[in-house]
Amino acid sequence: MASKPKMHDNPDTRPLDEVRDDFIAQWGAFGSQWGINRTMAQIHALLMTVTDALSTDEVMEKLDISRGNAHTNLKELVSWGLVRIIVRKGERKEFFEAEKDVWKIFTIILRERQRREIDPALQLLRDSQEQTKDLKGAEAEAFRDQIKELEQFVSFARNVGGKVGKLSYGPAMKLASKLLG
Amino acid sequence: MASKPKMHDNPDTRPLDEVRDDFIAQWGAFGSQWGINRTMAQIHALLMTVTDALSTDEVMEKLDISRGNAHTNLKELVSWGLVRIIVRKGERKEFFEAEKDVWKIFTIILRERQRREIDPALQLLRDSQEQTKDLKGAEAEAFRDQIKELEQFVSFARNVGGKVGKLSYGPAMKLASKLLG
DNA sequence: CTGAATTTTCAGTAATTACTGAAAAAAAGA
DNA sequence: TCTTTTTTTCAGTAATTACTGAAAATTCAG
Repeated sequence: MASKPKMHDNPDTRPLDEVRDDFIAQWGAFGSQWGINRTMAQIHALLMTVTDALSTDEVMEKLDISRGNAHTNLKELVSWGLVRIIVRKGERKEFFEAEKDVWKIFTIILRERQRREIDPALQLLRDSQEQTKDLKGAEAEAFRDQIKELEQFVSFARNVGGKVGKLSYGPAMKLASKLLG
Repeated sequence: MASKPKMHDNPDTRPLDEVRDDFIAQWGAFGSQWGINRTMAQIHALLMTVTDALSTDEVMEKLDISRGNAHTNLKELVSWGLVRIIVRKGERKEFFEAEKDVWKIFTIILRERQRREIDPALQLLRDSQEQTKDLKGAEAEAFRDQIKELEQFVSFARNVGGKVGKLSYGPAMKLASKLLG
């Protein structure tokens, strides 16, 4: 009984599954800070760092979550376009595979957040301007001006994001290097 | 009894406070989608669209929230740098005023999210690489490669964001117009 | 068709996050 | 100092969001 049992010897490296589990757990925590469901972020982290496509049952088992939870979040990832459904010949059940190309992941998230969140926000800003356009007085004018500034900025940023989201990796890097250079 | 009582006549415009209240409510909803506390986003929306600085009691009253809630979220906004404390001579209590310049708001949020969220995520990616650096086998290599790709991209994006966050409005627009042109 | 495999839904519950209100602490004038 | 005003904290509770597990629906081979 000289020492506690060890699963590995090198002091700097740990077994892959341990590191992956930690990575998944923490990535999930970051996800929730960004308004993304924790489990969805965890499933994404799992599928991104695994070589082959996984079935719902495998995801349930690896993350120790229920079928309903696994199912809902897998389908949500598919609806974002971050995960594909794989059908294997001779197999009846579906397998799930994450998009692994980092630039593609980025542009997908950019486009989806624009569509789901920025566009409705822009609509709100435009409606708020419209509904106050005839109001007089300093308070009303200050309100309208501030909303207008917000709308102009968000709209502009949306355009920039739209262009960036359409670039492929090479041209995007070329552009960015101008900025950084 | 020919018609319901009306608070205003123009069919296209509504009283300022009504529009502002709707704006605040919906801006709060957008906030929570982005991982920002609803009340914090609402207070920010209120202070951004008002001409003068407000006291805690005024914020409580306008948003119909408790003192504790108002206090906590006002201080959180101050810690982000999005709201300043104003001391009026002869007045004992504090007043709160939002930064109104949209470009400044943007760069503050950019910097703070980088510091609070991106930097820790980068640390996780680096640690995960470090902890698997000596592992052999296809699974381990795939994991390490994917994490490395993620780390490189996030790190690069962090640099781009860092540069952008340091620009002032004019140069930033000049740069962006190149992109859009 | 029948029945087994698989996916989907969702009512009930658990976990998390946010808020209240009152009490304690701090600040500042008298 | 004491008193009043204002800020801060936080235990308890409310509201929200996420998850489970089982039942229903769907799919598909035979």
